[in-house]
Amino acid sequence: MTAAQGEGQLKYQRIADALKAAIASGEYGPGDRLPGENELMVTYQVARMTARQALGVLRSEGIAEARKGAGVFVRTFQLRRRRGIQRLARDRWAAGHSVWDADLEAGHELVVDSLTVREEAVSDRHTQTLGLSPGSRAVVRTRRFVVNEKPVLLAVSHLPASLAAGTAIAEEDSGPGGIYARLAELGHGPARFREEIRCRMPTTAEARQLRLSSGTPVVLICRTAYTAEGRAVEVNEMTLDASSYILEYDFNA
Amino acid sequence: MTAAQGEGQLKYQRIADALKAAIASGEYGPGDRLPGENELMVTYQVARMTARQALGVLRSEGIAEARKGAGVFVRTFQLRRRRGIQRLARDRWAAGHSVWDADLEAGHELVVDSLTVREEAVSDRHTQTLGLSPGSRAVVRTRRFVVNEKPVLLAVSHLPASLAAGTAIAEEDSGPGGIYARLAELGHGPARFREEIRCRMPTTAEARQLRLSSGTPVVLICRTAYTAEGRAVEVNEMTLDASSYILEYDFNA
DNA sequence: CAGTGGTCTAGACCACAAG
DNA sequence: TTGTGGTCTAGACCACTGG
Repeated sequence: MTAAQGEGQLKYQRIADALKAAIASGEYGPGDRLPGENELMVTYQVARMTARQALGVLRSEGIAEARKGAGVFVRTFQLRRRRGIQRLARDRWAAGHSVWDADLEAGHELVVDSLTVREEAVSDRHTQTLGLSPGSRAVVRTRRFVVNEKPVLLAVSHLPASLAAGTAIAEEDSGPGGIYARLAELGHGPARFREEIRCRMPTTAEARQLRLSSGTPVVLICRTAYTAEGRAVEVNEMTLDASSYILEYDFNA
Repeated sequence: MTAAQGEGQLKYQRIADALKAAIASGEYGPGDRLPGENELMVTYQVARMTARQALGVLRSEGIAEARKGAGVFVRTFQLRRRRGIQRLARDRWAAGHSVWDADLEAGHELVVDSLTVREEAVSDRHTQTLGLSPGSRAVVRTRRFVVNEKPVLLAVSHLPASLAAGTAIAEEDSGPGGIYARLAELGHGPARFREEIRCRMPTTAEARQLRLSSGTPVVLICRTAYTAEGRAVEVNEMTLDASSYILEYDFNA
């Protein structure tokens, strides 16, 4: 016998299933160390690459994560709730609260880790949504948010330079209530939002920036802010660690 | 030399990057066949497992998909837009329209593939959200939706048996406007909804039911319907092929 | 230091798909 | 029938982690 298990069960799949069952039964809890490659080789009498492939199943399903030199561990999840609609209520930012305060949770504060503001030519993808002419410029605010040192979210916000350049929006500290409060002061306060949500596996760059362990997808939220007149004044593209977030939308029938 | 690339670049990573670059440059378009394991072995002078690992990177990122006996191909995506809020407007189901009609797109119709209705003891997870006492029963409607033969969505809906048993809700065909119209006729029409969205890699069962290629996450939407009095009358748990969907939420500031 | 996972090689047989 | 990817073996050196 080499391949072809006859039993209709692949070796690595059998091992993976056994490990999953042991986790489901509580034999291994979050953070616990699983049997390593060497141990699986002995107990199941398989080659290294087979034991490895079994553990690979758990990793690619996001159930386990490997730490080099240490072992393979059951992953721990700490979900963060993001209230999609309440967080953007006019009352909030008009009163000087940050939109991000809605994500506050005791002991797990959301903190800006890095922030850059620059002005650049608007990308093709945004010219249409922002209703700009090609070649015009945009103010771009890039931020990374961390919780307990762990990065969980990247946000890149685009605004027409014709609106934002020279205002507090183009400053690192955009002031109380953030850019929405500033836009309102300029007579372009957002009245309506659209959030588009997609989900996929991360690029290697995203995995690095968010320090994602393999088997963790990213959630992409693209939010467009519109004035009451229907003009798009901001496009905010966010990239979230999917294992850190649960998104919530409340609305009426 | 065996491992340890000196160059700071792993072999498989170098190959994977080259393939990604070729795809990004348009050299390989959606549906095109990529160089296979054998070809990579020759052009990069590596062992089979190394070429394989390189292709594994693209697969796990959802960029490519392998077809046994045929080759490795650049994946094609066909996104479907799901309007989270408009689809549930009372006007719609009160007028006899199905909630799912909102997902209509020319030539890519959403069709129910399989449907079962059963009554069972309510699961622990739902007793609280539905405000039921432990041990009480629920009507459970399970459906699978396909687009052009391809399954894209699983939906499992739970309703208190005390409300739904013996009504059209417990029938396979719940009638015009669906279960929300029926609930309204019973004096428990939904007035408010909450959708919770999570994203993760699929279980093997989910991957099989949705025929997911590896590197494709699933989106979990858990929708709870509340009456005007605040009573939860339905919990609907949906599992979506993430590569088939873009979720949209429109709302006011 | 011993043990871990990460990478790599050089073979092998199999099931499947396409020409 | 030929070539493909899927699985498997039995070795190897490396970087990293932990005690």
